[in-house]
Amino acid sequence: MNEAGAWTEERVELLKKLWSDGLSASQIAAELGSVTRNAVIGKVHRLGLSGRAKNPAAASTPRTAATPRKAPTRSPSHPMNSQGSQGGMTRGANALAPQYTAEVEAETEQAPAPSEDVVIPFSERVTIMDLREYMCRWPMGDPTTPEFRFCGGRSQTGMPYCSYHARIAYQPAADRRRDRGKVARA
DNA sequence: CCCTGATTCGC
DNA sequence: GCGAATCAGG
Repeated sequence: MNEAGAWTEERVELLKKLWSDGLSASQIAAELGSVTRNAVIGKVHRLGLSGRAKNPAAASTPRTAATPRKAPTRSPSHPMNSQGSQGGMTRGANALAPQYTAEVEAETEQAPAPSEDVVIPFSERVTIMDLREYMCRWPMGDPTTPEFRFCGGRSQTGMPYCSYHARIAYQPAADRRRDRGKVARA
């Protein structure tokens, strides 16, 4: 019945629901399945949404007016070879544990032992020397021991911690599951 | 390094 | 109308 790739009423409603629910475009796209995050965003804008939790009166990002958007004439012959270093799409939080429930929310505050090594399948533990700006700085073990390490996961910009630890550090009571096993599209 | 939404433009 | 490509910010 429903053709993938076509915005049916159900799709649009789900889109609106998820969008208003606070889910990001990529998450919604992953949930919808056959669409990319760009498609979701595009549809959202087209529907007249966007802004989601933003005030219509408050132009947070005055991209318009202040930015003529630039007219690069867009060269259609750009193969986009800027991602050769990636070697693969590591999309999604590799450090994210698929399920972490109740325990974290019941924690309320950081225990004397910030975290257990067992809670995360981490192998990326790094010392302060290996710590990079984009790496999660979550204390692991006792700082008194020479084996003190940091999480080292990829942190959101501005966030000293990775997505996982960020949610632990804060307690937004938002249990949003991350990306599904989205199929790799051509 | 990553991901986020916003916008533009070809189809 | 749709979505990839691109930009800009975090």
